[in-house]
Amino acid sequence: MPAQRADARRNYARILAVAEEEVATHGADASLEQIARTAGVGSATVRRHFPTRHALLEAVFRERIQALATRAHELSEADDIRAALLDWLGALTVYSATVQGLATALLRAGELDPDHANPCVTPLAEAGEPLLRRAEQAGAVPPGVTPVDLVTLIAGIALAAQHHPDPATEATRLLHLTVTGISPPG
Amino acid sequence: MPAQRADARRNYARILAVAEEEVATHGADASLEQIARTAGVGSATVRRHFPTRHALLEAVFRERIQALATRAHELSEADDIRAALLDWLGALTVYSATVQGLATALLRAGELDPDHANPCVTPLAEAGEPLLRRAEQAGAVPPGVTPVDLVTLIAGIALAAQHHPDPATEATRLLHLTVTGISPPG
DNA sequence: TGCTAAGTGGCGGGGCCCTCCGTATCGTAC
DNA sequence: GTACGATACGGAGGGCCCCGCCACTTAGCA
Repeated sequence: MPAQRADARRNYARILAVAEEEVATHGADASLEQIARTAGVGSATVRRHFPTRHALLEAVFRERIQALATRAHELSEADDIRAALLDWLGALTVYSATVQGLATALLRAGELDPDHANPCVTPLAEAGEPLLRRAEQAGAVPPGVTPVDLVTLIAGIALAAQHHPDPATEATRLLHLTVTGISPPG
Repeated sequence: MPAQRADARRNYARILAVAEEEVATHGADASLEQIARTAGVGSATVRRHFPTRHALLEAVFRERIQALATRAHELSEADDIRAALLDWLGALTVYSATVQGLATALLRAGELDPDHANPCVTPLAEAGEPLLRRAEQAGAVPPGVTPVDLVTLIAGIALAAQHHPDPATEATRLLHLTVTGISPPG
């Protein structure tokens, strides 16, 4: 017996497809009602499949987050570990700044369920961990930095660049600034 | 003749006072209707005095922004210009992370009136300019950094730290990271 | 004290989010 | 092929919010 009925699965897919477009257009604040309307289902059905807005966003971004995680794993074995880390951070930045709503999803942690970790950040942080650790061991990164720090920081940068006419390049500029440091000591 | 009638001025003050509390509690998304209700005026009156939400936020934060600007002017004549800059950035960070809605107000530029500069950022950027310029001349800051960059970056950091249990210290930590650099060259 | 324009606020329209509950549909067992 | 039970659906209704309109009140000048 299927865990889900066939029509439920179909609706899930329809809703997700519509949500992707809608989020791409209107960002993380896209109207759930509008998504339901376009998908031709009742708004209750949307809420049934995605109990919270964040759950929907997570599903929408899952593939892209997975892609970034894969990238991190590949890069973690590169020769030049610093270049690899910067490469990954750059990709993360461009994604966050380009894909509407991603940065918001990364930051808006489980605001009301604080015990439950943000399911968008976690895979990224875990994937980036080896990369960061190797960089740290190579002395390319100051000690005490966590993967979550990096993801959080970059999401913040992306959000800050959101309003800019060209978010991706603006975010990349700001990233470059924080990589080299605003005012490195000594 | 007064540019405004006395009662209008009174209402303005009442609304602003209520808005300060309401924004302090609920952040930048505070309900304008709720503010109107608490202030004992119609919602139309709120909109008349503050045509946009951003206008209201600007008024709410004006004094604090002014204080930060003053601080920047004082610090711009300090002996240790790097310490002075970092001092200011730290203060800016703590404010942005602590005062509910400030970071949002700093980032949400004139989203619909792109020609008009963000009236929250501008005074800060102008005030920070001499400070930053001196720091740059002293070699404490890489060239090409603008005051707006700094304010934007810090607002982003504050927003990123928003969800954290202790936003101020988390934001300060992240600031420290971007000041020293994630992975400074050389 | 009257007049005029500045100022007010209630009302209605449009949305959105969320929940409840009667109903339709799927998948199975017969 | 049919009948049944669990699963899933979606419309209706309540609550809240933003926004614009327009008849009414009131402050301040003559």
